[in-house]
Formats: sequence, C-alpha cells, structure tokens
Amino acid sequence: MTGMRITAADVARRAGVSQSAVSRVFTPGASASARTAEKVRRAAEELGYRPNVLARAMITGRSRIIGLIVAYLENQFYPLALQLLARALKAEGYHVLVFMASNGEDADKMLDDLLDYQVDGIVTASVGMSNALTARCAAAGIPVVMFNRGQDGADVSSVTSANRAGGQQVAEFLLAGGHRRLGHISGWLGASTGRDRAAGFAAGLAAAGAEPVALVDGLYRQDHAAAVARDMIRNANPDAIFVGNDHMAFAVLDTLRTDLGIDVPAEVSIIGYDDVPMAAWPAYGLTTVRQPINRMVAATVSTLLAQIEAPERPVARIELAGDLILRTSARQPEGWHDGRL
Amino acid sequence: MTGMRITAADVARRAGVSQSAVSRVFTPGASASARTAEKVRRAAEELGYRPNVLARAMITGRSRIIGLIVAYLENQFYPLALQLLARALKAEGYHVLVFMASNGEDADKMLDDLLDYQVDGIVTASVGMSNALTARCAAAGIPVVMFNRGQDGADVSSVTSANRAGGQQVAEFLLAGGHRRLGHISGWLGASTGRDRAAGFAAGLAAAGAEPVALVDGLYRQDHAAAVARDMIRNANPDAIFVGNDHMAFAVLDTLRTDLGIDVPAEVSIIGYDDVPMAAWPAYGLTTVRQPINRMVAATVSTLLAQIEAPERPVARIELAGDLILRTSARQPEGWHDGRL
DNA sequence: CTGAAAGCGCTAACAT
DNA sequence: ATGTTAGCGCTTTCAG
Repeated sequence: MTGMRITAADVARRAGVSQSAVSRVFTPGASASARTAEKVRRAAEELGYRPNVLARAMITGRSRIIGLIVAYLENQFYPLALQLLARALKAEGYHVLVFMASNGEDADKMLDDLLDYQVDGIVTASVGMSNALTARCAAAGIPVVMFNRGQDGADVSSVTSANRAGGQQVAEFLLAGGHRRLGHISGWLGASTGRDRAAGFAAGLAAAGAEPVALVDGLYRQDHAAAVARDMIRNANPDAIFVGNDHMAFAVLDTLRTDLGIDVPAEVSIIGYDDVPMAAWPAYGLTTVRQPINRMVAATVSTLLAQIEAPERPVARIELAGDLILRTSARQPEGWHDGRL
Repeated sequence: MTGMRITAADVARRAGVSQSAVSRVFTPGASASARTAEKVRRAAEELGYRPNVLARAMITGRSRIIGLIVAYLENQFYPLALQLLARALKAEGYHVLVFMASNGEDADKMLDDLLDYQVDGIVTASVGMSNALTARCAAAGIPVVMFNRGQDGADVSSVTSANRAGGQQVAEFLLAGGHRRLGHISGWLGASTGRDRAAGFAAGLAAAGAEPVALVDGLYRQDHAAAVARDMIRNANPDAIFVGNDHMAFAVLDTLRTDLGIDVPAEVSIIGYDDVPMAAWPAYGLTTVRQPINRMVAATVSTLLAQIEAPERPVARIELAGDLILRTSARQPEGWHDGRL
C-alpha cells in the first residue's frame, strides 16, 4: 500500500461527487456550494488527499517554481539573500529551484535545464546573463530579474543598490578622515557592481581633485584579494583601502593585521561593501556600505511576480540606496553624521 | 509568438515521424534507428524543442526534484553543504527545491508543500523530523535522508560525522594540554549532534576521572552562546571551553577576547566543531573538529538515490569520522600527533 | 452549481 | 523499429 497516491477521483468517489467538483474545491477561484465543499474537504482529509502540483502545472501553464541561478554561496551575502528570497516567495505560493552555476559551465546548458522544469520565472544572483540568454527567456515568455547585478543595454529587470553613490560616499568619507593615499581593490570589473562601485569611488576622488594611488581588480575572490592587498601595501603605500565587498575585505583585514602586522585603522583604514552580519563582529568591526538586502529581495519578488502576471510589463531597473555603516576598521572624521559632514 | 511552447508533436510533424518516435529519441533507454534519431534531433534543434520535464514526471512518477529542508543558512556549514549537494545532484540529473523551515512553522504544513511537488526524495539539513512525519514520507514512498542529524528509533536514513568520537577526542586533547577546568557550551541538546558531541566530551572526561566545570546548552545560536560564555567565565572560571559548533565558537571567541579581554589560548582555550572555512582565517584560527562535508554530501546523495531506485532498501545510518584540526585557539599538548598523543 | 468530456505534453504498452 | 492507443492527475470548457 506504500506509494499509492490518492487522486482527485478517489476523493470524488468517497464524497459522492464528480471529480471536477473536487478540483473546484481545491482551486482558489472556484465555485462550489458550501455543502459540496464540506463533503469534499472531509473526504480529502480522511484520505489524505493533496492536489498534484505537477498535473495542475500542465494545465495552467504555471509551475509555481522559480529558478534561482547562483554562483558564490561562500560569500555570506548570498545565502542570506537565498533565505530571504525563499521565504518571501513561499508566502506567495512559489518555491525556489536552485541552479548552481559551476564556473566552467556552459550557461546555455543551464538555461536549458531551467526551461525544462517550466519555471515561472528566474532570478539570477551575482550571475550575469548574456543578451542571447535573456533573449531566449523572453522568447519563452519567462521573466528574469537579476539580483545584485545590472546589465547594460539588456532587456532584463534588475535590482541593485546604489553602487555608484556608495563608492562615491566611501571616497568622501575617507577624504574627510584625512586620508590622502587611497587604494581600491575592486569587485570583479566584469560585473556591474564591481564597475559601479569603482567608478563612484573614482568620481568621489576626482571631485576633490584627487585620484587613487592604486586600483586593482579583486575578482570577488578572497585569495586573490589577499594577494593583491600585500602587493598594494608594498608598492603603493596606501593609508586607506576601499575593498569591493565585505567578503574580500575580511581577507584583506586579516592579511594586513596578521601577515603584515599593520594596525588597522591607525596605519591603514579599510572599508568594505555589503554589511554582511560578520562585518559587525568584534573580530572585524568592518566599516562598510550596507546593501539593503531586505528591500532588495522584496523588490526582486514584487518585480518578478508582477512580470509573471503581466508578461508585457516593461522591465524594471530598481536601485535602492545604501548607507555607510561606521565601525572600527576606518578612521572616523570628526563631525561626520548620517553619511555627511 | 512569445510563449508558444514547442511540443513533441510539432517536432514529429516536422521530422515526418510519429510523436512517440520523438519521445523515444529523447528517452535514455530508448530504441530508435540512427536515421530516425537523426531526423528527430535535427527537427528538434531547428524548432528549439526541449521535453517538458513536468509532463514526463506525470507518467514516470519521477519528478527528478529533491526537496531540501533547511533552517539555518547563517551557519556557513549549510550554504556549503547546499552548494555541494546541488552540484552532486545535478550530476545525477536531479535538482534541489528549497524549503526554508521558518522556526515557528508547522512542520506538517511544510511536508504537505513538499509532497505536493511530487519530490522524488527529501534531504533535511540540520532539521529534525518527528516520527509521524517520517512515517508520512514512508507511506508516500518518498525516501528521506537526514543530513548532519540523527534520529533515535526512527526509520530514517541519516548521514552524520562521528560526533561522539569527536567530542571525546576534544576532551582528550584538552586534558593532554594540561587543562583542568573544562567547560562545554553544547550544540542544541534537542538535536542528536548537540547531544552526541556533549556525551562524547563527558565520556572523554569521565575516562580520566574528570568532569566538566560547566555545561550549558548554546542552542546553536550565536547571541545565546555569547551570553552563556560570559556567565561561564564569571561563574565557573574554566581554562578551556569546547563549543558545540564553529558558528557559536566565533561568537564565544569574540566575546572572550573583545568584551572580556581574555587571552585565548593563554588563559582559556577554545575548540569548535565543523571546520568551516572561516575557522582557518587568521582572525580566528579556530582549533576545531572537521566534519568531512564532502564525504557527508556524497554519502547523502548515494544513499538517497539508492533508496529512490530501490524503495524497499533498508534505511542506512552512515557515520563518517572527523579529525581534530589544530590551530591557534587552543593550547597544544607536546607530542600530540594525528589526534593522539 | 454541477457532471461529462476534452485535453495539457508526454511515456509505455500494444500491435505491426 | 515504429505507429497507434491509452492514459498520468488535473483544470476547464460545455451542457444542463
């Protein structure tokens, strides 16, 4: 008797109604009399019946599955986002099917996989999609939202924080703190987040007639960021380093303090980006730009669902402001309040 | 023309064969002549056809979806496991549907959700399931593997590391290092992992005629562990604390060093459990028991798939050995090698 | 409001 | 080896 699935027909038989009556009772926009509904519900209860989502999906064309493409679960920001996203989608009756983007892998292959599952929508986290791929999704009528990544000139929705403004604010803060030799270990410059933060930082310096003493791509990798930090200290003698995200900043902080014996922030100030929970831990106390992850996820969900319900809706590019969070890894200018002097 | 799905019938028409011929070409254990296969494949290519996984699932009774129930993505161990699990399952043609166990939530409700999606199997990570729930899964013919958690007397497969032996090894190591006042901030004692590590630790002490000076449940929560650590230092004056997992150990380490100004390990040694990547970072240098996460995931996948293929297979309880990893948060006994004196 | 009937896209006998 | 046929479990016309 194991594995014997109970179907709507079983329930119908027991309740003494037609199978379609059962269906109606379990369909939100249904029309069934209170009496039938009651009978059906009792029979279903007794039998332990639950509608088969897959069968329903075949008819309605809606699987209530959202595909999530994600690459770096090592960076705490993404598990957090995944957690928030899964909860928010669950509240709307959707669930998340995970697709890990192995780095060497063909993106087209992965998209095939996704489409095979008839997902109702796709969100990419920290993963770029070529315009060819987004075009395929559009052709298949499947909305895509890029989370924490933008794409120039592509017809995709995206939700990011104000990365350019954030980078600029860091420059202003550091300058106000009396630093004069500013270095930047950027996020991967192949990603919009990496580029925008770097551009904002450069713009902030330029506005004060300054320019960075060093600027290197950290590729969003800890090992690489650590190596780059060592070089930068040796060769450029910076008194402050803006690091493209917290994940790398932790590695940089460790490298300076432990390997190089540098006093942070007395000798060198370090600033990160994201404000993951670990940034607040005493061992790091990382001064950083907070990405409003809750609102970013909320925006991602509402954008995606809106697009699922109205496929012809134009793409949305949402950019949410973030704040500089003051801690102990960077010297603090006197009189600095609310992100301004 | 957007959203127009291409079906096997479309391909059949274009290739000049029957629809079932198309199906056969796309079914692994098929029987089709090279000529037909070729024609079909070309037509499919031209049309951009891909089989509908959901329709296939209805017939075969296999969705190729594995439900993952997970609760604490804050503890780095679980995102890592998720990542490994998703990749391993993908290699076998399965994908992971995520179910976040919100703590206040009814577990039965969540299981309903899972079963609705006709998942082929379930893995729970750091989440217990009542015997009633595992019974429901068994009745539905859906195999379950508990990852990093056991269940006494339940008919479920589980994959854990040798938690009891690990706890015992920690006790021996600490004793050999000359510590005499050993405290334990355990993992949640409602979980087998928390209990087993605590029991092993106590057994290790007992074997030497000792007993802990303090033993408190840390509930696997950082805030709680930090508070408990403060109390323990004040009231029990331990010279070493074994913490139930790395996640809590980081908080304890921070509390001792930063809040309490204690020199670790000169005054107090700290040992964790898991060996998440952060444990190796210089800021922590956490001495800890490594859980063989790669092998644990591999065992989880093979157990689950074996059970999917042969439902009558008896449940497996797999326990993998872990090693004590020596770093700088605990005083090191002279002559300690390979986990032994 | 309700039942009968027609599929959704596909696989799996069953013939040929 | 291939086509024909009968469903998988459900939603959705369509009558009544």
